[in-house]
Amino acid sequence: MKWEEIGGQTCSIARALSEVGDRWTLLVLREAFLRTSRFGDFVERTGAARNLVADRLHKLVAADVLERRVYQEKPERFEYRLTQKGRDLYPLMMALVHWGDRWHDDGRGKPIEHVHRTCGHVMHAEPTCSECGERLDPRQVDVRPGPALLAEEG
Amino acid sequence: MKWEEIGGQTCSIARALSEVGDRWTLLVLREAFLRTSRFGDFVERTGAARNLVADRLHKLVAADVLERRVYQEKPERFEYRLTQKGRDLYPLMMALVHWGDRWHDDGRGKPIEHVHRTCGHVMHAEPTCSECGERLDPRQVDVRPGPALLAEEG
DNA sequence: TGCCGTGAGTTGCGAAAGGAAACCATCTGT
DNA sequence: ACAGATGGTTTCCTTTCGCAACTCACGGCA
Repeated sequence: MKWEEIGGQTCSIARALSEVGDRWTLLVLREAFLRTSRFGDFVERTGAARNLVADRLHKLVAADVLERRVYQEKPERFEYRLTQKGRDLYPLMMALVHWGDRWHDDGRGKPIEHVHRTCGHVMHAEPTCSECGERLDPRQVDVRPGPALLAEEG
Repeated sequence: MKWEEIGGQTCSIARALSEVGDRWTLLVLREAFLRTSRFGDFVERTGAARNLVADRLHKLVAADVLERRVYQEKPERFEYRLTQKGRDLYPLMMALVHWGDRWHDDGRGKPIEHVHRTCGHVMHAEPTCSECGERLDPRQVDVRPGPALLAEEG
């Protein structure tokens, strides 16, 4: 099976991965969240080849995760900004950071820290139940087919 | 820059991606969270080629995200199970699902639903501050260099 | 007027990774 | 003896990477 077909599955993870499940794509998004906006900066800070950065930026724009805007005419210069769809990847990024912090600590502590301005503490993202607010324990969560899967089977 | 070098960056996202940032790897992990444990099932349910599944499973075992156990002798049969490190990817998976649900709905609703047994509702993961419990708003979070980055620069 | 520098890409080519199918090995059931 | 299940490995071909070089449009400047 090829990657173009993956997005066609009735599975939100597969669909999400078909748009942002690529290694360079995720590094580009890391930079976007750190306010990088210009082509050259993406190349420099991700370490990816220029053609790959160009390709990933264009795909992200096509997917409406980033938008490309002119920030200067003559000569035309562009910037790439997160859209709402892109900003919604924040929980994903925070989850990646936290997992990396926890399992890839080389003994020197965290590479970066997140400070919650509201409470003033160094924090990480803690997933909770959207309905009752309790901290999520995977063992307390049942998975069952949703409308889309049921429609498909029946 | 090659992918092997990425993990060496002083960046938790880069380090995380070096282990689980691959497309097939993430689909394999999706299955692991859905209790898939056998080689043939991974092949069938991810749709990946057998050689790729074999490669990804071995890498995940080497990274201590999965463990390979004999569940039957004569003939020897193996199962792949999430380790604690693997189970800790739960927030990442929930973030992927939720993003996919929100932005890739084809009008037929969610492919799968998560039910919180504790409160009985269909839910999704909501990231909150680990310190004060408030719902996370990216604009309320400051990013600053952590110990590892400071040690590197100074 | 020519020349340099900057930003944003595009092109070309050898090397690495991916994808499909065939093949192998071990054991069980009939 | 032979088919079927399980868990891979090998082979071969195509696609994608990774790197360097090149283009293009302009602005400054001497």
